Amino acid sequence: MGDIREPLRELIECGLPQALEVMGERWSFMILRASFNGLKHFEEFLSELGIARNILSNRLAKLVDHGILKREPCADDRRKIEYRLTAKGFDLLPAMLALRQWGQKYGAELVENPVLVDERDRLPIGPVSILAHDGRVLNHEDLWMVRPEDLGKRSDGTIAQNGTATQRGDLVDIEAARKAAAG
Amino acid sequence: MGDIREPLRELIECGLPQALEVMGERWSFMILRASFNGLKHFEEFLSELGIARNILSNRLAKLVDHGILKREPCADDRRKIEYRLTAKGFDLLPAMLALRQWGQKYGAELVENPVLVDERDRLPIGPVSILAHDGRVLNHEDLWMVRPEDLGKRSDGTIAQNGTATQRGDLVDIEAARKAAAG
DNA sequence: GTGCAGCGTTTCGAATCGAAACTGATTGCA
DNA sequence: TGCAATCAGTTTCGATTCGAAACGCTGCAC
Repeated sequence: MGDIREPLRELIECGLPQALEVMGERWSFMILRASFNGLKHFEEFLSELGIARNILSNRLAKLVDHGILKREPCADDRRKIEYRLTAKGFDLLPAMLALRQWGQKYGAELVENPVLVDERDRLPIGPVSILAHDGRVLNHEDLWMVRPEDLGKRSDGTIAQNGTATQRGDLVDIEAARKAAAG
Repeated sequence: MGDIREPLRELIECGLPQALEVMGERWSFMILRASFNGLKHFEEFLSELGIARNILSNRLAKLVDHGILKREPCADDRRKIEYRLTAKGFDLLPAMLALRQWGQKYGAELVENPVLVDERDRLPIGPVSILAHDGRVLNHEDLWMVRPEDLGKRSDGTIAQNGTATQRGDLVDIEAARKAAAG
């Protein structure tokens, strides 16, 4: 992963601790998976997951607190509560799938049923991947860590142009990225 | 996510529980991140992470047990032990980055320093993404769950051809996938 | 009303976590 | 050689968390 080693050695501020605050707890990811599978009610999670009642209650509350699920009383039966994924919750899908694919790759070979497919051709999805800003698939040898002020500075001395278009139609504003990173 | 809801309702066997067995525990991901950053020694992890000594000892042992890190005595100083990522450990990079990017997107805006870039142009990487077998970026509306025997059956009635080439040069063997899934 | 479904809290023993002290091998140095 | 420091743990003990079971409360059905 390049010269990733030397430039740091001090704490890196990154999003991981933030993410783990909720999702690092036992059961959080399993509840999330159940949500992605369409489960919505307390007793459904309870019987599906085999989690203790009090823990489930606690976890659901935390997931709601963190805006990953939203809790709304059921219209037709006011005893029931619906726990639904928010946009923030849906955004955890890549993380969940990456974990799941990893577990599947190295775990005991297990029968996946049902199979997650691309809706267009109904063929199994590929691996969750790290993409460059222009959509190329990167692996860990392609990754590098640089100080924010060195963004875009290539080893050959040339500098990447501002306004680079990405595959997703975004523009990479290098100057903005530098400024943001510079604090 | 399509008709993902109805076909199941029973436990889905997937890789997630396997993955969470190790990586679901507190500190595992933080240790992994430190490993990606090049930390190798017990006392380095200890001072970098602020984890308790006994817990670190326990987590490192588990990560080694599960083949994510390998433990080898240092040649030049036999008091020291080196903990290094294995291939299996490196394969957790997409999961770790996905989590991290999620935390960053929704956490307090924090200064990322250093920044993870594509080595080729030294521009920040894009989001970790779910790809179709042919490399298209998928989001959750594009995902569907089907029974293994329905793999490749499109909603228009046509059937995907066997031997579909993917962007990564793999071939999708639909029949093999069906058989494997059928157990 | 009675009975039951759904969601959550309380209680209590077991497992885990965290801080600090302790061990034991190895190293650098006088 | 003697001695202090370093490194990687282990042990101990109080605090937190987990899990199973029992209990409580509200709303539905009859």
